[in-house]
Amino acid sequence: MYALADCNNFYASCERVFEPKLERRPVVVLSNNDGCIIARSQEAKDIGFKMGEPIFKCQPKVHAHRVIVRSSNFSLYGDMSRRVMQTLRLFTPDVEVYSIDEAFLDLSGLVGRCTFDEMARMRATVLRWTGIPISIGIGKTKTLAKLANHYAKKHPETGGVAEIPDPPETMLRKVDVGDVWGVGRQWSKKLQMIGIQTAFDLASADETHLRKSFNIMAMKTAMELRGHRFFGLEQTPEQRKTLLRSRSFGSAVTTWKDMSDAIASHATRAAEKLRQEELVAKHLRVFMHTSLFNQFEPRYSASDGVDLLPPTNTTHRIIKAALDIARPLWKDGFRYKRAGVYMPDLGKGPVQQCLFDTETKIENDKRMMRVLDDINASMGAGTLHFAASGFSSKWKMRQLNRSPRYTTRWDELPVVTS
DNA sequence: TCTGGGGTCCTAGGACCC
DNA sequence: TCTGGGGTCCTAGGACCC
Repeated sequence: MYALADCNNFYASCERVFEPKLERRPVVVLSNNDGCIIARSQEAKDIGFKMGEPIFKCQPKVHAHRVIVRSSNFSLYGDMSRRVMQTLRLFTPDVEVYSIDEAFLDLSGLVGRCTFDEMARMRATVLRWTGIPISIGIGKTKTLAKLANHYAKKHPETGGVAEIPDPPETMLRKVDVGDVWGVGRQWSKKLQMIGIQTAFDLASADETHLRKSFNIMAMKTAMELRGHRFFGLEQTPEQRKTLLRSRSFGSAVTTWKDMSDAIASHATRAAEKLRQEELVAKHLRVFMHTSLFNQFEPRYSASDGVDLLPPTNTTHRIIKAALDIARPLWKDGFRYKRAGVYMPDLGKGPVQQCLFDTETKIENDKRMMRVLDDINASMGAGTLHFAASGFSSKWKMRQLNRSPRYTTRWDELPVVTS
């Protein structure tokens, strides 16, 4: 059996742990730049706030219901996630961390014990130790565990833990096909047109037809609903294949200086990530564009790329390549809203060297990056940085309502007053 | 005034090989 | 009149996930 443990309204729950007065109040958490709603407490969902809704469009609702609005605080959420995952691992070592707020568990190690009771105990432990409420779904396949989890969330009478019954028909009939893991908006529409409304319908559908009309994934999803296992537990993360670093600007960028600062910063962060994962980039793309939404301003979007020869993770090489790409893309007179760097082709291990790079030069680069990373690790990110990324924060994120980073900064620890 | 930031996989079509 | 039968690799676009 598999279990899926999923934190309820995770970001909103994290905010509540350290600010109990938010209990029973509607809470929404915003995306970077305080743009869209990316998490909602149950109360906020009940009022009708939608996932992904731009906050400026629902200000009246915010005021009317005295909604608590928070900027995102990923330092806090990341650390709380680590604590939840650690707690799960006490119950079985076979844990796949699937996202910041979800984990799959392989329960085959629990032989002899009642899986349902054990999962109920796990849920209570996570709540007591971290303050985060979770829901747990149990099923023979990952897709079924996901479905049971969805059911547990929708039906409070389950107490937050649900298991696929045997036979599964009753539960599968109660779940819309669009709520099945792997079925998104487009497929959901298409499936309903051919009469497939519920998870049960999908499980009963003809697999060769699904294969033909959709693709192999749709077929596997249907088979998983029937109890055929296609997706296993993946505990060692696969080597990443692409890397993207980008941000919308806090306020529109109108000068090349601000743009080049931003692109150099993204290049720096991408290079750091590469070194962390011992990867090198073979190709680098840079893009920039104006607002996708504003109808009344001139629009512009541009991108270009180069092969990196030799493939590299050295910050100054990547900054230089990125700025060389970006300079010809830049056009005066636009209000830029976003820029970033993209590395679509990553590699590991020995790389083809360039004929004209000497061994010493490469060794020197490596040593320099090691010193840079060591200093930034011990004294704080960004302590040492390249001048190309500048000193202004004009283009940086807007975050007006971020809570303290309670668990990761000595100077932001929670304070208890009587 | 104001709309996030990442990832994965699959398929079709074109370019190329013999 | 009339033009084979295999392959591979790459890319773009579209679906999906959080």
